[in-house]
Amino acid sequence: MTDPGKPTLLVVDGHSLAYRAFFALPVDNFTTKEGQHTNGIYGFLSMFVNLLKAEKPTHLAVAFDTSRHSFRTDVYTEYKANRVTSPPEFTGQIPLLQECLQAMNVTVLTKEGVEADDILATLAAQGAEQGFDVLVCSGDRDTIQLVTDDVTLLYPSVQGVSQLKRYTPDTVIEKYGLPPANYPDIAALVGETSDNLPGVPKVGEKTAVKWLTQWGTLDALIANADKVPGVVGNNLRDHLEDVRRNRSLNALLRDVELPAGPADLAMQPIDTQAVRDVFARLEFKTLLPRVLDAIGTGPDAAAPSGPPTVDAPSPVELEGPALGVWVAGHPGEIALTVTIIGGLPARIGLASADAAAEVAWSEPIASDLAEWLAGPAPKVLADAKPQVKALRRGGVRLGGLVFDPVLAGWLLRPSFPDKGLADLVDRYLDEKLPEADPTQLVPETEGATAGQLSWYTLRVAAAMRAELPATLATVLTDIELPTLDTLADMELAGVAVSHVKLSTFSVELGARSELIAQQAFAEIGREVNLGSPKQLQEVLFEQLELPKTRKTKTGYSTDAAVLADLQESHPHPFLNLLLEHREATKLRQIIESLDAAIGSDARVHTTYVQTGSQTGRLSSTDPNLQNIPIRNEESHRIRAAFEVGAGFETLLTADYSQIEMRIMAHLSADPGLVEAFRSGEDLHRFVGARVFGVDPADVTPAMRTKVKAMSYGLVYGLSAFGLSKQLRIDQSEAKLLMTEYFARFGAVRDYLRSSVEQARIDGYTETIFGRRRPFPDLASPNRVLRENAERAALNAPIQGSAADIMKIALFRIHDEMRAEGLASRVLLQIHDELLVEVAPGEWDEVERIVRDRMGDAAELSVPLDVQIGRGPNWDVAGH
DNA sequence: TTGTGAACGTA
DNA sequence: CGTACGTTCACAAT
Repeated sequence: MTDPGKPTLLVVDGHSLAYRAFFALPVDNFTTKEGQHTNGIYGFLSMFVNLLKAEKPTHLAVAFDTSRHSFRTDVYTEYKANRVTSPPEFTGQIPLLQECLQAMNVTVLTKEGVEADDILATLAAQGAEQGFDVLVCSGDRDTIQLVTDDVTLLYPSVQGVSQLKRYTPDTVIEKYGLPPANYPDIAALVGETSDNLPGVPKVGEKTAVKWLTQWGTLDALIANADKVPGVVGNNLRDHLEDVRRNRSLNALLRDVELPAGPADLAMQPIDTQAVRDVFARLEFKTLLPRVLDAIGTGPDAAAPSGPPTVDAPSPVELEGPALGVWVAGHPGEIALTVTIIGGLPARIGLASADAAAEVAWSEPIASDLAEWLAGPAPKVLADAKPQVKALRRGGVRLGGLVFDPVLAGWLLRPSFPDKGLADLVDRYLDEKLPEADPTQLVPETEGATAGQLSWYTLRVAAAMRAELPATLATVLTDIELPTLDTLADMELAGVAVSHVKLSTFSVELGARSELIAQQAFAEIGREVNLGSPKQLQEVLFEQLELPKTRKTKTGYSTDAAVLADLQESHPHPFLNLLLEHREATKLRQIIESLDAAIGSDARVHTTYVQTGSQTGRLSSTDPNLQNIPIRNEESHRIRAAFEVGAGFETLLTADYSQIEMRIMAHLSADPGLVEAFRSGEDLHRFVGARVFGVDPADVTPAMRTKVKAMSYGLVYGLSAFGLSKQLRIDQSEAKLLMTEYFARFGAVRDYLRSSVEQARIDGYTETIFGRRRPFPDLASPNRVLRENAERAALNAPIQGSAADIMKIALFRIHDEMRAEGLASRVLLQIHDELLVEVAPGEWDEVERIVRDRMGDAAELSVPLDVQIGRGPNWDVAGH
């Protein structure tokens, strides 16, 4: 056991242990949704955490090999040459493992030209010298030579990584009959097949130990080789060179120059936020508490993290006219926090760089407060939209919003948006936002007040602006902030939905689905839960003995595409009934939730999540109004329930036609595609004519369908396989279609290729307006992961540019209608469509604004075509 | 009670 | 083996 008085240095060979873990854990259970394998990482970390808990080291480092190349391969090219190259599924995990360790603030050491074990040997020697108890953890037997009274080896047993065997001088002597320092002599004689180092034939451990005991040292044995009797003696004499070479190669270096010595390796508290991020990415759910526990109990756990925290200034309470004085005394940017109770402002906290203030909200609002809020004085709010809405409900329209750290954080890292101020304080200031314990009715720890939150907001904003590239700052200022303001108005406005229409339809659908269910039960002679994929599998594949379909994680798929395929190959009435039942219940479900969302004002107010996508699109929740059905007959009745509200004249819908293909035409500058859009001809007819070499008038519906699928597929990175599946045609025919398509529109393919290549170089994609999306996986050795990233990277600039254009059009329409004093208002945005509520007498003006602002939102090399519809409800207004 | 996967709605 | 989302239900884990 280690001496409690001495510091303990633990040094670990990351490569060899992760490699063992890689083979010990089933890959199936350790693959992310994206396809990244994580078994080696998980296994290593799991063992590592146990090790830390058990050994409680005070100092710590993990070493990795840099490559297969080292000074040993320079000396002896055959060194380890027999090893199969590690599978790419493994090597791809190493950088991620190192990322985990860095997030855990564990020193990771690598050195060109030497192996991890040489680093271990050097640190072990230095550590012992400097009075540490040293623990070496490695899966390489050569490290046995490091064992001394001060150095203990922890070696994974054959059973698995979780079992570590302790090697002290005594255990080594017990096992090998010689002290640890002699182990390399034994190994040199016996040879090491795993390192491709042949030894003396017929000599095993027994003989080697006997010889070494007799002669004392390997040198003495070699010097007296002619005295060794028997066949093995002859073998020894024939292989002296091999033995010398083996001995020189299996000696670990103890004088590697390293950036850190043992004393520099004191355990550090972990970067919780960083660990959380990387674990989230790797989909490790149970590991975080274990890591926190293991490192949290370390001796340095109490050490302060990050720079010393400056206490937030105590806010002064302002009343009435005092606010004007305070604001005048603190020119420059002010951060603002509106606490909200029941949708209305309750308190307002303000902060400048060195002072904070708070003011209670009371009606009527003090005029200087209202004036300042509405005025152009620059303000910073974290997650501004709900606060802007509350103020608006309270009668104040906030002006001068210049920065929102939550939006900025999303622009920087769209894949992991920080949810709120607390996350941002953690990430960008490396401090903890004081938070009240939400589980306590009367919290023991005081949460930050509105004024203090503002103070943090201002500091976070300053830290983030330093990191925000100019292009993203422009996106924030010119697109996102104006959009935020518009979205606040749209959410407040809501959309009128007819409860009567919905509820009658719901009752109908309920009766219909019940009828269908009974028919379905009659077909199979029993009642099952048609909504349970598990029970359905039993019915389909066991009772009805239909052929097994596409595999899912939990069994076999029963989705609509599969059922349709089954119906074609093995017709059975149950299949169609099931599909009809699914359709009816799904529709009913949508209607029910929509109905439940109708507020006391007879309108539905969605919430747009501005940070809800990785491409720049909005998302919509509570309820999601961006996925209201439209494709089948019944769904028109749902859309018909979205009506023009009281006091308004009609609804207007406006949508961009083929905006993504137009962006493709613009970005690729493909002459054919550009001409297609400039000609004003129907796109798919035009493309079909080119691809099939016929007159536009002679393009058949089948031809049009094919090129349409192809065109849309392009934007998503479609393969010949996918195309053939969608069109239900031969894969060879799909391939031919693609060839023909690209023969006519080659610049499109060139653009798509070069755009992905550029992203591989830059590490991110960019939209026309400079919005970025990082793609680290484009460089991944994991093929599934890399190809997924390639398709997403291909799509991101196109979908993202479309989103940018729609946002610009949206807030310009909103702003212009307000500037013109119109009562009409935008209600919904559905990616490429807007729904506008038009006030009496304003149709012409509104139509002009919508058409113009959508049409000129971006200067592309092709026109932006806008389709407008009009009607008393969404179904009629849509087309 | 909470989390996850399958399924399915939209652009 | 086609991008981007959110919601619902059943089911398992807690």
